[in-house]
Amino acid sequence: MSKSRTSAARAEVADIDSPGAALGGLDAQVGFVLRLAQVAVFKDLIEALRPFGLRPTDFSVLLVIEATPGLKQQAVGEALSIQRPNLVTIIDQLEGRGLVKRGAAPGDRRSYALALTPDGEKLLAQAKTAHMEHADRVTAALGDMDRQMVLEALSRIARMA
Amino acid sequence: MSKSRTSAARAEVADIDSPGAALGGLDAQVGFVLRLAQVAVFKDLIEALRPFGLRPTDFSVLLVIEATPGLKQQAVGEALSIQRPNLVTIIDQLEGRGLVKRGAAPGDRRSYALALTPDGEKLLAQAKTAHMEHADRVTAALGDMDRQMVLEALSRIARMA
DNA sequence: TATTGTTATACTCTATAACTATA
DNA sequence: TATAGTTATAGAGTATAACAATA
Repeated sequence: MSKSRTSAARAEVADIDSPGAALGGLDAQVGFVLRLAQVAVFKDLIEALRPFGLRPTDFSVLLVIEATPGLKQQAVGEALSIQRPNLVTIIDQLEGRGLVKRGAAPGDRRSYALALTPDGEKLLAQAKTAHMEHADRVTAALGDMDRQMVLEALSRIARMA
Repeated sequence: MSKSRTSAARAEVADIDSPGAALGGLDAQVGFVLRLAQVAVFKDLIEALRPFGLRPTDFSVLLVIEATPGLKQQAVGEALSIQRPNLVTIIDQLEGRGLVKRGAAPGDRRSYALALTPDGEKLLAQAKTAHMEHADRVTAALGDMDRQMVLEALSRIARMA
Protein backbone atom coordinates (compact mmCIF):
# COMPACT_ATOMS: atom_id res chain seq x y z
CA MET A 1 0.00 0.00 0.00
CA SER A 2 2.95 2.30 0.44
CA LYS A 3 3.03 2.86 -3.31
CA SER A 4 -0.65 3.56 -3.80
CA ARG A 5 -0.68 7.16 -4.84
CA THR A 6 -3.00 8.89 -7.21
CA SER A 7 -0.54 9.81 -9.88
CA ALA A 8 2.84 11.11 -8.81
CA ALA A 9 5.97 9.11 -9.46
CA ARG A 10 8.15 10.44 -6.68
CA ALA A 11 11.88 10.36 -6.21
CA GLU A 12 12.26 8.48 -2.95
CA VAL A 13 16.03 8.69 -2.58
CA ALA A 14 17.57 11.10 -0.13
CA ASP A 15 21.19 11.31 -1.18
CA ILE A 16 22.97 13.48 1.34
CA ASP A 17 26.01 13.80 -0.93
CA SER A 18 24.09 15.02 -3.94
CA PRO A 19 24.57 18.59 -5.17
CA GLY A 20 21.88 20.22 -3.09
CA ALA A 21 19.75 18.25 -0.71
CA ALA A 22 17.00 15.87 -1.75
CA LEU A 23 13.75 17.64 -2.43
CA GLY A 24 11.49 15.07 -0.86
CA GLY A 25 9.66 14.39 -4.09
CA LEU A 26 8.97 18.05 -4.73
CA ASP A 27 10.76 17.90 -8.07
CA ALA A 28 8.13 15.49 -9.36
CA GLN A 29 5.30 17.90 -8.62
CA VAL A 30 3.76 19.89 -11.45
CA GLY A 31 3.32 22.91 -9.20
CA PHE A 32 6.95 22.97 -8.14
CA VAL A 33 8.39 22.60 -11.62
CA LEU A 34 5.82 25.08 -12.86
CA ARG A 35 7.29 27.62 -10.49
CA LEU A 36 10.83 26.86 -11.64
CA ALA A 37 9.79 27.25 -15.26
CA GLN A 38 8.00 30.50 -14.56
CA VAL A 39 11.03 31.94 -12.78
CA ALA A 40 13.32 30.91 -15.63
CA VAL A 41 11.07 32.43 -18.30
CA PHE A 42 10.60 35.60 -16.29
CA LYS A 43 14.33 36.06 -15.83
CA ASP A 44 14.88 35.69 -19.56
CA LEU A 45 12.08 38.14 -20.31
CA ILE A 46 13.35 40.71 -17.82
CA GLU A 47 16.76 40.66 -19.50
CA ALA A 48 15.20 40.80 -22.97
CA LEU A 49 13.25 43.95 -22.09
CA ARG A 50 15.89 45.63 -19.94
CA PRO A 51 17.58 47.44 -22.88
CA PHE A 52 14.31 49.27 -23.46
CA GLY A 53 13.85 50.26 -19.84
CA LEU A 54 10.71 48.13 -19.67
CA ARG A 55 9.72 45.56 -17.11
CA PRO A 56 7.42 42.72 -18.17
CA THR A 57 4.44 44.55 -16.72
CA ASP A 58 5.27 47.76 -18.58
CA PHE A 59 5.56 45.79 -21.80
CA SER A 60 2.22 44.09 -21.29
CA VAL A 61 0.54 47.41 -20.52
CA LEU A 62 1.91 48.91 -23.73
CA LEU A 63 0.71 45.86 -25.68
CA VAL A 64 -2.81 46.13 -24.29
CA ILE A 65 -3.03 49.85 -25.00
CA GLU A 66 -1.76 49.31 -28.52
CA ALA A 67 -4.30 46.55 -29.09
CA THR A 68 -7.18 48.75 -27.95
CA PRO A 69 -6.37 52.47 -27.95
CA GLY A 70 -8.74 54.63 -25.94
CA LEU A 71 -8.87 52.13 -23.11
CA LYS A 72 -9.43 53.37 -19.56
CA GLN A 73 -6.95 52.58 -16.84
CA GLN A 74 -9.45 50.36 -15.14
CA ALA A 75 -9.88 48.24 -18.26
CA VAL A 76 -6.13 47.82 -18.61
CA GLY A 77 -5.90 46.82 -14.98
CA GLU A 78 -8.66 44.26 -15.34
CA ALA A 79 -7.12 42.78 -18.45
CA LEU A 80 -3.79 42.24 -16.73
CA SER A 81 -4.95 41.73 -13.15
CA ILE A 82 -3.19 44.86 -11.96
CA GLN A 83 -4.77 46.68 -9.04
CA ARG A 84 -5.90 50.18 -9.96
CA PRO A 85 -3.66 51.95 -7.47
CA ASN A 86 -0.62 50.10 -8.78
CA LEU A 87 -1.46 50.86 -12.37
CA VAL A 88 -1.45 54.58 -11.61
CA THR A 89 2.27 54.44 -10.88
CA ILE A 90 2.98 52.41 -14.00
CA ILE A 91 1.07 54.80 -16.26
CA ASP A 92 2.70 57.75 -14.49
CA GLN A 93 6.11 56.41 -15.43
CA LEU A 94 5.20 55.52 -18.99
CA GLU A 95 3.59 58.92 -19.45
CA GLY A 96 6.60 60.59 -17.86
CA ARG A 97 8.80 58.93 -20.47
CA GLY A 98 6.49 60.14 -23.22
CA LEU A 99 5.44 56.65 -24.25
CA VAL A 100 1.78 56.87 -23.27
CA LYS A 101 -0.64 59.75 -23.09
CA ARG A 102 -3.71 60.19 -20.95
CA GLY A 103 -6.19 61.63 -23.40
CA ALA A 104 -9.70 62.89 -22.77
CA ALA A 105 -12.25 60.10 -22.57
CA PRO A 106 -15.33 60.94 -24.63
CA GLY A 107 -18.33 61.38 -22.36
CA ASP A 108 -16.68 60.64 -19.01
CA ARG A 109 -14.51 63.21 -17.35
CA ARG A 110 -13.50 60.85 -14.55
CA SER A 111 -11.43 58.61 -16.78
CA TYR A 112 -8.70 58.87 -19.37
CA ALA A 113 -8.45 57.43 -22.86
CA LEU A 114 -5.04 55.83 -22.95
CA ALA A 115 -3.02 55.76 -26.14
CA LEU A 116 0.56 55.24 -27.22
CA THR A 117 2.53 58.25 -28.39
CA PRO A 118 4.61 57.95 -31.56
CA ASP A 119 7.63 57.37 -29.31
CA GLY A 120 5.66 54.71 -27.49
CA GLU A 121 4.80 52.99 -30.77
CA LYS A 122 8.42 53.10 -31.82
CA LEU A 123 9.79 51.71 -28.58
CA LEU A 124 7.12 49.03 -28.41
CA ALA A 125 7.97 47.90 -31.95
CA GLN A 126 11.57 47.39 -30.91
CA ALA A 127 10.60 45.70 -27.65
CA LYS A 128 8.30 43.40 -29.57
CA THR A 129 11.23 42.14 -31.62
CA ALA A 130 13.18 41.41 -28.44
CA HIS A 131 10.12 39.76 -26.98
CA MET A 132 9.74 37.56 -30.04
CA GLU A 133 13.32 36.41 -29.68
CA HIS A 134 12.60 35.65 -26.05
CA ALA A 135 9.50 33.68 -27.01
CA ASP A 136 11.59 31.78 -29.54
CA ARG A 137 14.02 30.77 -26.79
CA VAL A 138 11.13 29.41 -24.76
CA THR A 139 9.85 27.51 -27.76
CA ALA A 140 13.35 26.23 -28.50
CA ALA A 141 13.59 24.85 -24.98
CA LEU A 142 10.60 22.67 -25.79
CA GLY A 143 12.54 21.01 -28.57
CA ASP A 144 10.27 18.67 -30.49
CA MET A 145 7.38 19.02 -28.06
CA ASP A 146 4.16 20.46 -29.37
CA ARG A 147 3.98 24.11 -28.35
CA GLN A 148 0.22 24.30 -28.80
CA MET A 149 -0.23 21.31 -26.55
CA VAL A 150 1.91 22.88 -23.83
CA LEU A 151 -0.13 26.05 -24.18
CA GLU A 152 -3.33 24.05 -23.82
CA ALA A 153 -2.03 22.27 -20.73
CA LEU A 154 -1.06 25.55 -19.09
CA SER A 155 -4.39 27.13 -19.98
CA ARG A 156 -6.23 24.28 -18.33
CA ILE A 157 -4.16 24.63 -15.19
CA ALA A 158 -4.66 28.39 -15.20
CA ARG A 159 -8.42 27.88 -15.28
CA MET A 160 -8.28 25.26 -12.56
CA ALA A 161 -9.77 27.50 -9.87
CA MET B 1 4.62 38.78 -44.86
CA SER B 2 2.53 40.12 -42.03
CA LYS B 3 1.80 36.57 -40.96
CA SER B 4 5.33 35.24 -41.06
CA ARG B 5 6.10 34.51 -37.44
CA THR B 6 8.18 31.77 -35.95
CA SER B 7 5.46 29.86 -34.24
CA ALA B 8 2.85 31.82 -32.37
CA ALA B 9 -0.74 31.79 -33.48
CA ARG B 10 -1.88 35.09 -32.13
CA ALA B 11 -5.30 36.45 -31.46
CA GLU B 12 -5.41 39.51 -33.66
CA VAL B 13 -8.84 40.80 -32.71
CA ALA B 14 -9.17 43.78 -30.44
CA ASP B 15 -12.73 43.67 -29.25
CA ILE B 16 -13.35 46.73 -27.15
CA ASP B 17 -16.59 45.30 -25.82
CA SER B 18 -15.13 42.02 -24.61
CA PRO B 19 -14.94 41.29 -20.88
CA GLY B 20 -11.55 42.85 -20.23
CA ALA B 21 -9.52 44.43 -22.96
CA ALA B 22 -7.73 42.56 -25.70
CA LEU B 23 -4.36 41.28 -24.60
CA GLY B 24 -2.51 42.02 -27.82
CA GLY B 25 -1.62 38.40 -28.40
CA LEU B 26 -0.21 37.95 -24.91
CA ASP B 27 -2.65 35.15 -24.19
CA ALA B 28 -1.02 33.05 -26.91
CA GLN B 29 2.42 33.31 -25.30
CA VAL B 30 3.74 30.38 -23.31
CA GLY B 31 5.38 32.73 -20.81
CA PHE B 32 2.18 34.62 -20.11
CA VAL B 33 -0.03 31.57 -19.67
CA LEU B 34 2.75 29.98 -17.66
CA ARG B 35 2.47 32.85 -15.21
CA LEU B 36 -1.32 32.54 -15.04
CA ALA B 37 -0.99 28.82 -14.36
CA GLN B 38 1.62 29.36 -11.69
CA VAL B 39 -0.51 31.94 -9.92
CA ALA B 40 -3.55 29.65 -10.01
CA VAL B 41 -1.62 26.67 -8.64
CA PHE B 42 0.01 28.78 -5.96
CA LYS B 43 -3.31 30.16 -4.80
CA ASP B 44 -4.72 26.67 -4.50
CA LEU B 45 -1.65 25.49 -2.62
CA ILE B 46 -1.72 28.43 -0.23
CA GLU B 47 -5.31 27.63 0.67
CA ALA B 48 -4.55 23.92 0.98
CA LEU B 49 -1.76 24.59 3.50
CA ARG B 50 -3.41 27.44 5.38
CA PRO B 51 -5.20 25.19 7.89
CA PHE B 52 -1.79 24.00 9.06
CA GLY B 53 -0.33 27.47 9.40
CA LEU B 54 2.16 26.69 6.67
CA ARG B 55 3.05 28.68 3.58
CA PRO B 56 4.31 26.84 0.52
CA THR B 57 7.89 27.68 1.45
CA ASP B 58 7.47 26.36 4.99
CA PHE B 59 6.03 23.15 3.61
CA SER B 60 8.90 22.69 1.17
CA VAL B 61 11.45 23.31 3.93
CA LEU B 62 9.82 20.68 6.13
CA LEU B 63 9.81 18.24 3.21
CA VAL B 64 13.51 18.74 2.53
CA ILE B 65 14.44 18.35 6.19
CA GLU B 66 12.35 15.20 6.44
CA ALA B 67 13.98 13.78 3.32
CA THR B 68 17.47 14.38 4.68
CA PRO B 69 17.60 14.91 8.45
CA GLY B 70 20.79 16.47 9.75
CA LEU B 71 20.93 18.96 6.90
CA LYS B 72 22.53 22.34 7.50
CA GLN B 73 20.55 25.51 6.86
CA GLN B 74 22.77 26.36 3.95
CA ALA B 75 22.02 23.04 2.25
CA VAL B 76 18.30 23.57 2.65
CA GLY B 77 18.62 27.05 1.23
CA GLU B 78 20.56 25.81 -1.77
CA ALA B 79 18.05 23.04 -2.44
CA LEU B 80 15.15 25.47 -2.50
CA SER B 81 16.91 28.60 -3.75
CA ILE B 82 16.24 30.46 -0.53
CA GLN B 83 18.78 33.08 0.48
CA ARG B 84 20.47 32.22 3.76
CA PRO B 85 19.29 35.33 5.61
CA ASN B 86 15.71 34.62 4.61
CA LEU B 87 15.91 31.01 5.69
CA VAL B 88 16.92 32.09 9.19
CA THR B 89 13.53 33.68 9.73
CA ILE B 90 11.71 30.66 8.35
CA ILE B 91 13.59 28.23 10.58
CA ASP B 92 13.14 30.58 13.54
CA GLN B 93 9.39 30.40 13.09
CA LEU B 94 9.28 26.64 12.54
CA GLU B 95 11.51 26.13 15.56
CA GLY B 96 9.40 28.55 17.59
CA ARG B 97 6.37 26.40 16.80
CA GLY B 98 8.24 23.30 17.88
CA LEU B 99 8.19 21.73 14.43
CA VAL B 100 11.92 21.81 13.74
CA LYS B 101 14.93 21.65 16.01
CA ARG B 102 18.41 23.02 15.47
CA GLY B 103 20.57 20.16 16.70
CA ALA B 104 24.31 20.06 17.13
CA ALA B 105 26.12 19.38 13.88
CA PRO B 106 28.81 16.72 14.40
CA GLY B 107 32.25 18.24 13.95
CA ASP B 108 31.23 21.82 13.08
CA ARG B 109 30.06 24.15 15.78
CA ARG B 110 29.20 26.87 13.28
CA SER B 111 26.26 25.02 11.80
CA TYR B 112 23.17 23.20 12.95
CA ALA B 113 21.84 19.77 12.10
CA LEU B 114 18.20 20.37 11.27
CA ALA B 115 15.58 17.78 12.08
CA LEU B 116 11.84 17.56 12.47
CA THR B 117 10.43 17.18 15.97
CA PRO B 118 7.72 14.59 16.57
CA ASP B 119 5.21 17.44 16.34
CA GLY B 120 6.84 18.48 13.06
CA GLU B 121 6.52 14.96 11.70
CA LYS B 122 2.91 14.84 12.73
CA LEU B 123 1.97 18.18 11.21
CA LEU B 124 3.90 17.44 8.02
CA ALA B 125 2.06 14.14 7.62
CA GLN B 126 -1.25 15.98 7.74
CA ALA B 127 -0.03 18.73 5.44
CA LYS B 128 1.20 16.10 2.99
CA THR B 129 -2.31 14.73 2.69
CA ALA B 130 -3.66 18.19 1.96
CA HIS B 131 -0.84 18.74 -0.51
CA MET B 132 -1.65 15.49 -2.28
CA GLU B 133 -5.25 16.60 -2.68
CA HIS B 134 -3.97 19.86 -4.09
CA ALA B 135 -1.71 18.00 -6.52
CA ASP B 136 -4.69 15.90 -7.55
CA ARG B 137 -6.65 19.04 -8.38
CA VAL B 138 -3.81 20.18 -10.61
CA THR B 139 -3.69 16.80 -12.30
CA ALA B 140 -7.46 16.82 -12.68
CA ALA B 141 -7.27 20.15 -14.47
CA LEU B 142 -5.13 18.45 -17.10
CA GLY B 143 -7.98 16.07 -17.88
CA ASP B 144 -6.80 13.47 -20.36
CA MET B 145 -3.48 15.17 -20.99
CA ASP B 146 -0.34 13.25 -20.10
CA ARG B 147 0.92 14.53 -16.76
CA GLN B 148 4.44 13.22 -17.30
CA MET B 149 4.63 15.02 -20.61
CA VAL B 150 3.56 18.29 -19.02
CA LEU B 151 6.19 17.74 -16.34
CA GLU B 152 8.81 17.13 -19.02
CA ALA B 153 7.82 20.28 -20.90
CA LEU B 154 8.04 22.37 -17.75
CA SER B 155 11.39 20.85 -16.83
CA ARG B 156 12.80 21.75 -20.22
CA ILE B 157 11.59 25.32 -19.88
CA ALA B 158 12.98 25.52 -16.35
CA ARG B 159 16.40 24.49 -17.65
CA MET B 160 16.20 26.92 -20.55
CA ALA B 161 18.72 29.38 -19.09
C1' DT C 1 -25.19 55.94 -4.39
C1' DA C 2 -21.52 54.14 -7.54
C1' DT C 3 -17.34 54.63 -10.25
C1' DT C 4 -12.47 56.51 -11.86
C1' DG C 5 -8.39 57.80 -10.63
C1' DT C 6 -5.54 58.90 -6.88
C1' DT C 7 -2.89 58.92 -2.35
C1' DA C 8 -1.11 56.70 1.43
C1' DT C 9 0.15 52.67 3.38
C1' DA C 10 1.24 47.92 4.52
C1' DC C 11 2.54 43.32 3.79
C1' DT C 12 5.13 39.68 1.53
C1' DC C 13 9.04 38.05 -1.00
C1' DT C 14 13.45 38.59 -2.26
C1' DA C 15 18.21 40.48 -2.23
C1' DT C 16 22.69 42.49 -0.24
C1' DA C 17 26.11 44.08 3.14
C1' DA C 18 28.20 43.42 7.27
C1' DC C 19 28.76 41.25 11.73
C1' DT C 20 30.01 36.81 15.01
C1' DA C 21 31.79 32.59 15.88
C1' DT C 22 33.83 29.15 14.31
C1' DA C 23 36.92 26.58 10.86
C1' DT D 1 41.34 33.50 4.97
C1' DA D 2 36.90 31.23 4.41
C1' DT D 3 32.41 29.50 5.98
C1' DA D 4 27.63 29.13 8.76
C1' DG D 5 24.51 31.60 10.76
C1' DT D 6 22.79 35.98 11.92
C1' DT D 7 21.25 40.98 11.80
C1' DA D 8 19.71 44.91 9.57
C1' DT D 9 17.98 46.80 5.67
C1' DA D 10 16.36 47.75 1.09
C1' DG D 11 13.85 46.87 -3.01
C1' DA D 12 10.31 44.81 -5.76
C1' DG D 13 5.48 43.33 -6.24
C1' DT D 14 1.06 43.29 -4.52
C1' DA D 15 -2.90 44.49 -1.52
C1' DT D 16 -6.51 47.50 0.97
C1' DA D 17 -8.72 51.81 2.77
C1' DA D 18 -10.07 56.30 2.00
C1' DC D 19 -10.45 60.56 -0.57
C1' DA D 20 -11.83 63.91 -4.63
C1' DA D 21 -14.11 64.45 -8.87
C1' DT D 22 -17.56 62.88 -11.63
C1' DA D 23 -21.42 59.88 -12.99
